[in-house]
Amino acid sequence: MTDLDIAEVARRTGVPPSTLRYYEERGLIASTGRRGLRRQFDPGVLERLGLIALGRSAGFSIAEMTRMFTPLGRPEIDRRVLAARADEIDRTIRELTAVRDSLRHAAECPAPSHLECPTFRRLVRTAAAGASRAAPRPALPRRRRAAEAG
Amino acid sequence: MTDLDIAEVARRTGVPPSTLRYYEERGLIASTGRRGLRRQFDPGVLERLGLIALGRSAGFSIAEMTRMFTPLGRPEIDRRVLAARADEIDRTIRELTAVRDSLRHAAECPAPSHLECPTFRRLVRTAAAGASRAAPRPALPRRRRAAEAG
DNA sequence: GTTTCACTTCAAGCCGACTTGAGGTCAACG
DNA sequence: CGTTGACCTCAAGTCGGCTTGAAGTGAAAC
Repeated sequence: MTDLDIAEVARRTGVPPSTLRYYEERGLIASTGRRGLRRQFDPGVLERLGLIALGRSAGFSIAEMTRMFTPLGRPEIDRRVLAARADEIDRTIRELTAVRDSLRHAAECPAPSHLECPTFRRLVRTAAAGASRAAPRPALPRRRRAAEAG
Repeated sequence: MTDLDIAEVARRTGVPPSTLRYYEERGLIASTGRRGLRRQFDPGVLERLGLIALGRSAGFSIAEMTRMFTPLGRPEIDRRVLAARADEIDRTIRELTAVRDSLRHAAECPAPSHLECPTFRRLVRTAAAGASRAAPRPALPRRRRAAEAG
């Protein structure tokens, strides 16, 4: 048997065992069995975890990915869903570009206080409008501590 | 007095009263007083809330913004902090661009299953590497229900 | 055969940014 | 002067994605 121990999977992917157990519990990955207590995984889980990482980066929730992945491990994903998410990411990129530009402007603007700068005031008003018009969401992810990967 | 009632501020900004109270509690905004029970705000709070919206979009936490804003309402923000955040957003944009391209590819790739497509496999491996190398963070914000703004 | 110790389960905790609910108050309207 | 109802406070709840802690187990090393 070429199966991998959970510790080995963790080591090779950088995904902590607790997360692997959590993913299994949520139905995102499946273990092939146990050696004693320890979960064993098919090596294909490595690629699957890569896919999951990609999905997470794309903003899919665990629940969504569970739905997208068929039970048998072959993700037969609706291509329209992917295209729609790509479009959504495009929109986010545009928003972030605007925010970045605001920040750069604020960083470089010579006005003594930012609020005295007409350009910045306009940018702020735009942000406010966007915030109330669309959704009160943080356009950027929470920043976390980096995980030291193996 | 030209002060605005909390309800008026909520109406004009789309920020719910509960959030305004929360912001005040966290020291992000200050009310000028009360009319009876009701908080009154200087009209300047509108611009400040715009600034807060911009900051949130830029990924600053409430705590960070509280630190950035001086007590007197004039955000005297360290320009290096802004520039650094702009750079960080730039990095996020590049990540998201890669993810978006992966999704588009997956949406258009004719391979019967995505994992049979070499290009996609490569992209997935990249995502996995990125995920373990940097931080296991969702590169995209949680999507929430939109707030119907006034 | 005993110890070791990484794994196991299960429930609970954490984080951030708010929201919600219960119970209270007070300006204004009639 | 009484009712109304939007505000108030404070504590607790929500959401997602995990992590953590206590208590248990079993394969492997000695």
